[in-house]
Amino acid sequence: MKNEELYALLRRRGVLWPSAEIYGGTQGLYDYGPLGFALKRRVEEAWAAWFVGLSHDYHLIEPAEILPEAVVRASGHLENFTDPEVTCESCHSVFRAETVLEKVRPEGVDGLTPAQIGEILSSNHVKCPTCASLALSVPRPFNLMFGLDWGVTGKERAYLRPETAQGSYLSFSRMWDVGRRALPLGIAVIGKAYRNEIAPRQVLFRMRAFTQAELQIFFDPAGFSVPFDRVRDELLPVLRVDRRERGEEAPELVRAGDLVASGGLPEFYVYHLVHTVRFFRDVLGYPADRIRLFEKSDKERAFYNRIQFDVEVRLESLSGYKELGAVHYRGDYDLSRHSQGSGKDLSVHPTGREPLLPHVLELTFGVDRNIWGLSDLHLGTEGERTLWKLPSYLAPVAVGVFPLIAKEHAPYALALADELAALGIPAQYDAGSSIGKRYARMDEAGTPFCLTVDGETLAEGPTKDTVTLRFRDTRTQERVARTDLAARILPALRPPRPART
RNA sequence: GCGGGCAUAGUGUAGUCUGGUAUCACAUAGGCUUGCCAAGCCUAUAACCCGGGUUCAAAUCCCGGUGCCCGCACCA
Repeated sequence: MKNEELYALLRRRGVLWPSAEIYGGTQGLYDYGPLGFALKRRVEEAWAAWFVGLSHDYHLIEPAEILPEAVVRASGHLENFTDPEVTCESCHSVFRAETVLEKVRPEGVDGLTPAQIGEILSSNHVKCPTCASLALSVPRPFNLMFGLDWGVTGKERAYLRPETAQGSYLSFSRMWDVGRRALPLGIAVIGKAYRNEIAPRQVLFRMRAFTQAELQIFFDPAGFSVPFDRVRDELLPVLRVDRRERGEEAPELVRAGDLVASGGLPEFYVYHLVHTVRFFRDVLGYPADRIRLFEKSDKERAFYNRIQFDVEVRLESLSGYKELGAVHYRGDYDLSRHSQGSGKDLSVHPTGREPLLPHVLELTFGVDRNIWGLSDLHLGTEGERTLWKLPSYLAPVAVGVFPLIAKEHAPYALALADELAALGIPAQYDAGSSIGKRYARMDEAGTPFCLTVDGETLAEGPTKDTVTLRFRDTRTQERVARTDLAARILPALRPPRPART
């Protein structure tokens, strides 16, 4: 489906819509409706079951969304998220100063004041790349973070966090103390991050407020032991820098073991690449041939990363590969910066070891982007039908409960729906219009199971207290006793967990 | 931010050039009928993105804004 078509369908079903819509909408902000909210919850639960489930020493926490200025100064976001921007007074195009000055000053503009950059612009007669006029302005700083007036005086500054990861780094020392004081230690956060994007686009892909799920694994740089033999033969769809430079866009399947043996990547890194690919493929159900691990070059990597592969998925609605997650080896950048910034020694002292500053492996996942991915890849038409083939444990509604004839079977069906809901099964009762339309509505919402109460359910005889159980993908039915329903349905609602070491 | 395109019920649309009661389908709600896969009939609800201007009269023409799409730029 095309972007607009898919978005229209999601709006119509109440999955999501523009924020402040009655005022004309707000660029880059979206609200989730009942289906979208439920789906998002389940995706977050599936993410946590999988990634936090990698170890007993990985834990979810909820740090604050607001960061004091000292934190973002230490993290590098104040400096590196701020790009001096120049505006062309003639055509009003906006450029990063660094881009415009690429030829006359290849070493970059770090450390220069706006006035100094302006001086370089005019003394070198730098022209506007768009209209070739000489009317480039003195640069002004543009920061992607939302700044806040903090406190009564309003003179102190604070920022909405541009990534959830910072809270994990700030909490590391406390987590070490309250935990088992062992490495690796994992800190996971699911929450909002905020960026003042210049041009929000493509609905859930570039938002100003979005949900990230991130796992920071703190480990001993001298050794992060993983059961690599278990994943050695797994094939990974990688697109490495050398092949990209030759113009290749398709990934090649490479054995995990070869990425280590001849690919120059550490075992612990490849091991987590495998688990990340398995999550996208086996848990979210994305087709394997649409997934690509895209290696970022020295220049493209974020300033803190040593190794970075983006997990990209090819989406029809956005006509190409889109980044839905990433695996970052951040080294000791974060803890060392926060050690310096705070004046606190963040190194740890494991039993029988010299003190050390842990390194960080970051597994990051864009929740909203994957809501879009799950819509793009699983929502579509089959003949006359529109159905959303979500994995059953992600479906917003697990089971639809209908009376075949509303007048006769409604009380029984209602009671059944309540009974299932009480067992923790998201059930929705529907007695409207015809039975066929109810099935169709549920197909479109991704509901994997439907139960229908009919005459046989109520009649004395062998079928008493049985209902039909209908499956979304095949439309086949079978008769199941009421008492067996929970046992049939509940296992399908549990998200997969990784095999632990 | 730049260039181009677009904006009409919940969704998709006709009407806009050439100003005059806003079309149709699906969806939604209710009724009759039917009773296991979007059936039929009847009824109801429901829209011209916002603001200004021109005009006796604006969905239609003009100006400004907002939002969306495509491309460029940007993208920790």
